[in-house]
Amino acid sequence: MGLRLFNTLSRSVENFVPRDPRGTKVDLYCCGPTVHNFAHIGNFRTFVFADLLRRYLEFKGYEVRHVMNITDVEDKIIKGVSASGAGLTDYTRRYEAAFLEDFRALGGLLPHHMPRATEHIREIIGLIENLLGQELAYRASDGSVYFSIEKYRAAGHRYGQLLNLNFDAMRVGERVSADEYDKESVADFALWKARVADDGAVSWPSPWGEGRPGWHIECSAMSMKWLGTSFDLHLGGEDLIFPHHEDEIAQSEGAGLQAPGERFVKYWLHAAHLQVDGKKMSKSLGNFYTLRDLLAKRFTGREIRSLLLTAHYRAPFNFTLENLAGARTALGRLDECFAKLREIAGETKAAPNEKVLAEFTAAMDDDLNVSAAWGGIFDWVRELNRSLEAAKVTAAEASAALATWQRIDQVFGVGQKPDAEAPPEISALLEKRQAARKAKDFKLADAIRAQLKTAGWIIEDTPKGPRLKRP
RNA sequence: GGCGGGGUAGCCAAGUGGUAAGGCAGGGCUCUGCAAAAGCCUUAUGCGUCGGUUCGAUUCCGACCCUCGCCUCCA
Repeated sequence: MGLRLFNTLSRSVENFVPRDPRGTKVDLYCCGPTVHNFAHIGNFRTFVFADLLRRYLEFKGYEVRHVMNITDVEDKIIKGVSASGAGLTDYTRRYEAAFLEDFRALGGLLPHHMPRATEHIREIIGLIENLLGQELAYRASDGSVYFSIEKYRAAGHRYGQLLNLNFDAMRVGERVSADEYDKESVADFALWKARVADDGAVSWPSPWGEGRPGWHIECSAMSMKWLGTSFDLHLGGEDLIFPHHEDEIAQSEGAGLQAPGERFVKYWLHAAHLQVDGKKMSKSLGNFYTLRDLLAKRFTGREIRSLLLTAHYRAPFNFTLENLAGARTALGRLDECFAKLREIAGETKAAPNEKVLAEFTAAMDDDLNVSAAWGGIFDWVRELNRSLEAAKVTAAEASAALATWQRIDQVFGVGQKPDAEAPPEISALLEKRQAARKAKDFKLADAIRAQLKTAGWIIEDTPKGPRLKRP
């Protein structure tokens, strides 16, 4: 069985068949961050999901082209820029760098291309000109350009591919901002926003006057530039389904650049929101954790990543520090097991355990069922631990298990805990304690253990002698 | 109001028309000078509620309840 994924277009799980006639190349676009602040881990859930899919596709042998845009011009950014007095680029690059640093800490593989909106103004203007030429867009008196949903539909397109839209029942217009009074219809959306005084220096020349791109158009322009006018996978958070992705489809298919019979995107995938105490984690509710908050609480990127990878991407997931601590313990079990196996394996090489990999693949093929995959892994680890306990593991078996984990971790990307080298003074204390134990001076031995614990090291006495661990 | 997800143990979370994976936490035991780690055992007659179909439903159907989200700022 091959990979199956839930496509928002059909609202059902479909067989994944790449557009590539040879079936090897896969193009993946994920709507990236708006760099106006530090991203919170709810934001990162989506990016970790995209990373997981990219890694799994690579695991399956596909050649993946992964593009994630950086939205570096937008209302909140402009507010931030004028508040900070910095230039647009100075302002956004700082948060972009922070984002990439955080993403790396979470074990994310960098996308192959990370186009910035401000560096694609020409492509954006070109696309808007195309839409104006087809009369799917219109100029407002203030110099803004809007997309006309009515004309788009009149041209035979369907608006509402990703969700059922009931135009009569929509509470449309409740939050129409004052600068959009010039729209022909409240449902229309901005392709180009004419410059207003509050924009400060943030504007670009265009055939319609100074201004800046609307939000949706940048993703259409950049995805089509880097992946072509039709591509396989487009990902994002579930809140982007409407209007962002619906509008992307409208612009991109309205522009009519696709080959006959081809769509803009074949598979749309959306990640559910992270929740905190049962509520959506969001900046506006203030109930969010940034990665930095969690690192400050001494959690690690791999622990956070592994927690994000315990739940299916389409299910809401309640984020708690308690569960994060649980993820740490669970990873610790894996670390322990593999550390023991490494001691046994030595330099022996062996091929991975195909049965374990087959089970893993079956779970992941099923719309990235990570929970089932982890279930299989922990069953396997229990078996390994039993064999280890009985001292029945050969070097070849240990090596095979390690090779298996290496393959799996190519997808999960939680890695292995780096071996901590104890500094000389710590080793000296350890030896002192061993001497005390030999002399049956357990009071002194326990005192030294307590001292080491304060210094951040935990002692485990094993038949082979004591081992030092960092908690 | 419209639309779309969810409701499975203390906390997370898979799954199936035939009697509930896995993780964390908790309890017992083994091992240990004591710990730690690891292992074994243990923790849901129950899968939101009520009906229906069926030999049998947590799984299918219907109604309802609760909850989260989207409805033009949003991962």
